Formats: sequence, C-alpha cells, structure tokens
Amino acid sequence: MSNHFNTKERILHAAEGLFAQHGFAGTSLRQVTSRADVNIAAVNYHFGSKENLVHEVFKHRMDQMSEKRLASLALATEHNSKDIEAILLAFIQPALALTLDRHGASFVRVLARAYAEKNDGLRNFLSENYGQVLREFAKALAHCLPALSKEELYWRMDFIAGALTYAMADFGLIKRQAGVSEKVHCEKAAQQLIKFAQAGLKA
Amino acid sequence: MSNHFNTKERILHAAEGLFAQHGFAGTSLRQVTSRADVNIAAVNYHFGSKENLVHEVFKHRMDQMSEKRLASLALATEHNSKDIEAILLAFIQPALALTLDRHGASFVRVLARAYAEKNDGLRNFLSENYGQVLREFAKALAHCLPALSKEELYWRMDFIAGALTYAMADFGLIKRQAGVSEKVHCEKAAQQLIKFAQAGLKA
DNA sequence: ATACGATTAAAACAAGCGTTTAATTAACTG
DNA sequence: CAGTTAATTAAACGCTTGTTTTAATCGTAT
Repeated sequence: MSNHFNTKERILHAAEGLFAQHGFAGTSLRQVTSRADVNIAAVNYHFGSKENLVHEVFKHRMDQMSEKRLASLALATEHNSKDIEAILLAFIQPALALTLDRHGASFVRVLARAYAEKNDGLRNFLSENYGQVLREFAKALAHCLPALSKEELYWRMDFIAGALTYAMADFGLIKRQAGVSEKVHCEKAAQQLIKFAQAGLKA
Repeated sequence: MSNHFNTKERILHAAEGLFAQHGFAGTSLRQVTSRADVNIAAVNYHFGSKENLVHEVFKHRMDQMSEKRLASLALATEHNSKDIEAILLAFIQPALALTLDRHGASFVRVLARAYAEKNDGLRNFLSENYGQVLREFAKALAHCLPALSKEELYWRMDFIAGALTYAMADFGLIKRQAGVSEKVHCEKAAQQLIKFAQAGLKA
C-alpha cells in the first residue's frame, strides 16, 4: 500500500514542483530535500542518483497520462471509429487535465522542459515509452483520414502536440483571465484546440 | 566595425551552441570560455554576469528574426492585405530559416528551451521585447478574419507558435530523412505548417 | 618613448553541488 | 527478547560553480 507521506513520495512530490520551476540542472537536491523535509542522503538512498530521480518523476506522471489517453481512445473508437473530435479529445484532455491538479500543473512544465532537453537520455526514455501511444493515435486518425499520407499525418500530429504543449504551459499571448477559474480555462483551451486541430487535420 | 573574431563575439557564439545543447543552468561559464578559447574572467568583464550573457544571446538572434518577420509582413500586406498564406509565411519563414544557419540551428533550441524554462526574468524579457511583433501579426490576421473574435485569434496564434517551435526543434514523430537536405526539410515544414495553420485559422 | 585606458590573464574566493560514509534509530523476524 | 534488516541522520568528501582580485599586456595618442 502506498503511503503518500513516506519519504520517497515526499521527495518525488517536491522534486516535481521544483523541476518545473527551475529545471533539472537548476534544481539542487538540497532544495528538493529541504522542501520535502527529509535528509539530503535520502535521495541517493531511495533513488541512487539525481538522474534516476528525474526519470522517476517522469514515469510517475507519464504512465498516468498514457493510460488515460489509451483508455479514452479505446472508448472513443469503440462505437464510432471515425469521430476525429473524440480522438482529439482523448489525446488532449488527459494532458490538459493535468493542469487542474496542483501537482500535475507542475509536471506540465516539466514535460515541456523535457522536450527542450534535446540530447539527454531523457528524450530517448520518453520516446521509447511514449512513442507507442502516439503511434496508436496515428493509427486511429489515419483511419479517419484515408486521403492523408502518412507523412502529412505525422507532420500534423507534431503540430498538434506542439500546440498542446504550448497551451498547457501558458506560454503565449493567452493569459488566464482573473475572473476565470482554472477549470474553465482548461476546458476552453481543449475546446479551442480541438476546433483548430480538427480543421488543420482536414485541410 | 564588428570583428567576428574578437572576444565578445566568440563568447556569444560559444554560449549559443552550449546553451542549446545543455540549457542555461546546465552550461557553465568555464565550458563557454573553454570553447571560445578565452579567459574565464572575460565573461564577467564583457557581460557583467552569466544572466546578462543569456540575455545577450537572445537579443542577438531575436532582433534578427523580429526584423525579418516585420519586414516580410509589411511586404506581404502591401499589395494584398488579406492574404493569410503570405502573412503566415512572413511569421514562419524567418523562424525556420534559422535552422538552415549552422549557428541559428543552435538558437532554435535555445529558444525552445527558453519557453520551457518558466524562468520569469527571461519570459518577461522576451514578452517585453518581442510581444509587439506578435501583436502586429495579430492585427494583420484579424484584418483577414473579421469574423474571428480577438480571444479566438489569440488562442490560435498560440497554437501556431507552439506548432512552429515544436517543428523547429525536431521534437516529434517527424525526423528528417537521410536523403533529404536540411533546406528541403525546412521548406517542407513551412509548407506543411502553413497549410495546417491556414485551415485551423479559418475553422 | 611615455603614459593611459582598455583588455586579457592567472589565481583565488566563498558558496553550493552531488555523493558517500559511518553511526544511529525504527521496524520487522525468528 | 535477541538478531537482522531497513531507514534515517549528521557530517564530511572532493569537486565545480559564478564571481572577484590583482597583475600583466596590448593598443593608441600625446
């Protein structure tokens, strides 16, 4: 039984927030253990190294998100396998939903950061575990858009992934209004992105 | 007259490459000065601090790109102010063109990384100095799409910026084929993105 | 040539880094 | 209860960090 208040979990939780805020290299283990209120040696005891800690932070959330995506995809294609909107929602919703979770919101930026870390083993780690999920979605979308070449579909999925990452991390011109709750903002983002992506895919 | 082989330029050049490869926090000044083949103290002499060096690296390329973008935009709207494709090209081309330059290609990843670094100092620096460029494009696009609300337009521009960043940094499923030159790959990316973005904007 | 400001150089600074050690406590097991 | 393993702690390890200091060097104008 997992105890949310044991040392290992507290380290993971603190690391997630700090990695999102200051990056991997920019976050020291002393910052992590200080926030987690554990001894500095606990990181190397439980995770072996800082690099391993980074991997664990990823696995924790990525597995969660990938599961949700695949489950939603299966559900979406069960009755009507040609509903683009439903497929896009299955892809987008689990990602954006993370922004609603106080801890997930941190992870979103950790994720965006991971894409920017081009050379590390981190990227291979990601594409190995995460690539299959993307390929499942590619298959589903290809079924909806038989006229689209595989190459074009891949380009457009990359564009959608980029737009999603950007939107999740609150990078651009759009800023959440003061009077709008985070939940509403997230729903609006999903709705806007689906509309945009659907049109782009059909182009 | 600027000498491309003086100390300051060599530091900027080396820093650009290393920041792209290892991030800002992940790059040490000693790595930079070693690659630039200058003394470690030269950084603080010429730039004052590491943070200032980061800013200078940005200014160097961003000014270049912003100028090109605005010039292309002016040209695009001169004769036909409602040509969405031309406006998108004016926005996308100067960014993707960077990937053709050996040094610019580094900057592309520096830029992507900057978005991922939630670092507020850097983000404010960026939005203060280059927000105006985005607003110019928003104005031009709004003129083409009078039915689109300002909010929707901003959302979609964010999506396009995200897709562009993603495409530039080679993040996603699409990998440049072995037989395809970088120039051709870049042109294909621009063409694909314009088609996708245009449809999305008109949705 | 001499003097002067701008630049470079070598060396050291304190502070922080990831990691390790060794000792101590906590939690099970027979 | 004794014995053993797991977990936590404080302290220190060697090393790297950004920055500063002090001295040497360069280029130029008097």
